[in-house]
Amino acid sequence: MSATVPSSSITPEVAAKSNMTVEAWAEAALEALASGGLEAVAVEPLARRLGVTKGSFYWHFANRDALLRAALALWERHETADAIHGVEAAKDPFDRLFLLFKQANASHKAGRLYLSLAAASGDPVVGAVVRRVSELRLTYLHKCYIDLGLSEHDAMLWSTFAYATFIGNQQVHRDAPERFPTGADFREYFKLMLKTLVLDRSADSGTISPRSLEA
Amino acid sequence: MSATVPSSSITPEVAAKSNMTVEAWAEAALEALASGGLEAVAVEPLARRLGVTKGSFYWHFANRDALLRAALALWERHETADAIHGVEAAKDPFDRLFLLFKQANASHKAGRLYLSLAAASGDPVVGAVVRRVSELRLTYLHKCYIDLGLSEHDAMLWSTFAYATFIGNQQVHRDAPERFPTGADFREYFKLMLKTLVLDRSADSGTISPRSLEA
DNA sequence: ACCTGAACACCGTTCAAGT
DNA sequence: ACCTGAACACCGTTCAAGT
Repeated sequence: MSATVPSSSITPEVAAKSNMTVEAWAEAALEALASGGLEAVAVEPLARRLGVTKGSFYWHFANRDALLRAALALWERHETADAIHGVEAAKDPFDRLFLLFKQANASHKAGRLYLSLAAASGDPVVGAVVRRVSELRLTYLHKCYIDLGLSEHDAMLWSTFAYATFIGNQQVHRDAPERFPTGADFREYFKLMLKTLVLDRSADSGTISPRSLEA
Repeated sequence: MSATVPSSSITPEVAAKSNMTVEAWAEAALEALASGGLEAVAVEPLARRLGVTKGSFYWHFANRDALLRAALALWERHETADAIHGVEAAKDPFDRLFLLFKQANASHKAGRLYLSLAAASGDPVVGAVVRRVSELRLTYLHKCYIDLGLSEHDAMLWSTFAYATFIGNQQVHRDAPERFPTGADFREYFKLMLKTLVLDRSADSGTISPRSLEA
């Protein structure tokens, strides 16, 4: 509890005024990123929102880019952790793919953040992180298709197809919200994708029964 | 040829110094948009590049937003024209879908521009245009699936699936370039998508032969 | 009609000075 | 060690003045 308390403070209550930390700035930047995009990661507005001057910022960071880098590191940890979270627990390769599909279509906040960042992948700093996250996800998907019984080559084709569909769904959901299926339509849409991208694949290897379709 | 020549100019050559036009600014803005994203649409840098002062800009436009609006109008015309261009010439519904698929996977520059703009769809001005373009494309795709013989409902499901895949491909191509199939792999990937999203659908209606797969 | 030039506000960055 | 406050550069916007 006393981690950030200045050792020279006389009364304990003064410690409550707690100095800024790199983490606090990074989290604020990530929130700004999610709601307002890259350009919302602005030092002065963030400083105002946090109740300090921008001079304070430059004590913790070299510049705006360093703040971005810290926020991106946070995001990368989230994405790579979430992507594998719980999925590895399932031992059946079909179940793992099913969970990945569910996850990809569930979190619209995470999806928006990804799109915001992917959008700014022209920026070399952002681009590097986005590429790392994308490739990690594709690698994992590829592995799942291999476990399902596909050849290296077929797994490459279908994992790319599936991933493109995931990402595209988030985009369509954002850019044509009127047209994106909801409610019962969405459940049917989800089944259709699952059948096309997973069930009909496991049928190729002839070992998996289509039981999870009703979950 | 004398449209923008000041009537009071004494020597004809002076006209060559040609005043700025709304169109010239809009095209410059669109170029900046394609290469540097939304934030590259900046008045002062554009003015420098065009060899005028920013004061000139504010004669033609109320503000930066108006410039963006003009650039977006240009883009919208391109996208809606290109989307239908040549496709309507084909009378066979399968051929139309085939052409749309080919088109969607061909122009990476157009794809990048779309992603740049879709990225900035948090901005109300950009968002409105992106949504119009997205919904027009989905409406057209939907119509194609109807013509292929699908029910209204099935056409909704499959056109969404297909469009999500289009958009997602562009994103994967940009965000995981190492992983996106090229050459012979890409041709195979393309066939796989075409078979899944179109051929197997027309088989449902039982009227179309899979001849174009070898094109 | 169209453009320049000076002015002001806002944000990024620096740095000397405070505690 | 951490923060403030003033300074400067850059870009958006305005507007009086030029041609």
